[in-house]
Amino acid sequence: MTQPARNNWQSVQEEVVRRIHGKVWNQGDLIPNEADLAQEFGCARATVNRALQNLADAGLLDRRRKAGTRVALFPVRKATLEISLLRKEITDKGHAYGYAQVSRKHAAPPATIASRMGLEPGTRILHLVCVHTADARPYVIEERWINTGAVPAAGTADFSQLSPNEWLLQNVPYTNGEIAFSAISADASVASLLQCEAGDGLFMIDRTTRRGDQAITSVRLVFAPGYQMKTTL
Amino acid sequence: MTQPARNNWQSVQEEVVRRIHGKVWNQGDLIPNEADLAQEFGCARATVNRALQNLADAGLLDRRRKAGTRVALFPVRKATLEISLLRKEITDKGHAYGYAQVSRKHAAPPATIASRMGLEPGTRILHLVCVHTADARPYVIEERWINTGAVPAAGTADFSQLSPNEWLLQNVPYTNGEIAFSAISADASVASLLQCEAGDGLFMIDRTTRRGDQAITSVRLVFAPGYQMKTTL
DNA sequence: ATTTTTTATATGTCTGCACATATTAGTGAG
DNA sequence: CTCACTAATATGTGCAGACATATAAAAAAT
Repeated sequence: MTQPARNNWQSVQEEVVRRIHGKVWNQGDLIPNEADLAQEFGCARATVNRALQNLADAGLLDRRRKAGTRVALFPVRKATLEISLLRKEITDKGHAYGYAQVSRKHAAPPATIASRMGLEPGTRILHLVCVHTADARPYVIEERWINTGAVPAAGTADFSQLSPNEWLLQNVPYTNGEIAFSAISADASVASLLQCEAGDGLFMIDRTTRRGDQAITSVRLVFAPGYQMKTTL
Repeated sequence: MTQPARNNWQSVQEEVVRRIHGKVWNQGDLIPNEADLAQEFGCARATVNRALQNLADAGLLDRRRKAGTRVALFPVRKATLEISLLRKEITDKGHAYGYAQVSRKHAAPPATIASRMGLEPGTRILHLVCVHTADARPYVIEERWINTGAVPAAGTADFSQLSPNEWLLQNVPYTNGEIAFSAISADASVASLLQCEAGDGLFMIDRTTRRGDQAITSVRLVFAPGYQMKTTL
């Protein structure tokens, strides 16, 4: 049986996946090295490298220099979520976007937030609460702390028209951060802002962004009931 | 001013990011083509290509053949979540893993699930409810429908010891699917299984997986209160 | 003026080669 | 036997060149 030439990285990848699914290579098994596979498939080693690297990224393979490539013991799948501008997310869904600032003050954040942002306890920074609406219905509450030590301009910026979400993206690009997804039960104040019932289960995102090791902002987004964040696998 | 040589793709990427953040190239701007950048940076075009492709993947650039590369209008950040085996997730956190099957029957799924799985209305398939525990405390409820038309072996498999989550991963690799994250309020039956209060806000994952265009399974995971799914940006 | 065809161009990717680098396995000194 | 050093090896990545492919823009045909 002669192999059809697999001379592009996608077909190499397909064949490798086929062999893993077909248990030709079992989980934990060492697979042939790049040079051998390249010869078998009739392509350059770089092509095999790209295919295998892609599969390692996807979590199906584990690779280590000198040790070789093996089929992952736990095939971890990765879902990528797009974190976009709220305005864009709402208009992309075909709804009319609206925005309102609820409160703005300078205050010391709670200890958990202060430590997450690497601030001295008691440091007073900017605190904002706003609501984004879709077709005039509340869509999400944005509760945000901005490190005015790192971003002095935010202290004087006007967030009554432009959301801090958008202002920060335009003015203070971040380099890294953390994000956490969870759920809470609506309390009275949240319920009144989102026009829902107290006790409703709400989807929530906590996000802290940094520029290097300096925290820029920490935000909690609490979404209206029924909100779903979807993606493909 | 002579440029230091940027002869690897990471440093090319860094420089490009620096120029975007520094507004040397503004959002929506067309940036120089790969050949020109390669000459400027003193490296091969393939190196620039890899850097730019990586940034396009990350959502910072938009690239189109012939049209060229431009700075994305909305710099969409992407968070990647690792979807791992529940057992692994729990033991990795240092807890003792436990598993119990709550119910098992054949039934016709609700219309939303049936259509999501592409089943004829009224088709009876396998339905399972199980609980995964961490240190003997309920961690998550797994409510699963398995398409026994596509996976006959599941109809006779024993899920009293091995969770369907794990059985499927070992026996029926999937190729694609959808996943949705949301929140619900605990009702009485969920509260009793998770040993929490009715009305608690709970984090929830709905996932449907396929092999080609044939649905294999659809699962709803309802997590105990306080559960967070974290990742970096 | 509108549609179709052609052409030019930027990205996409393959090849063959080279060298870098991490890491394992073997070697040898103590 | 143990530990430090060395060599071997698989992956990681760079380069120059070539061709493939999508598509925007220009040219030609209607």
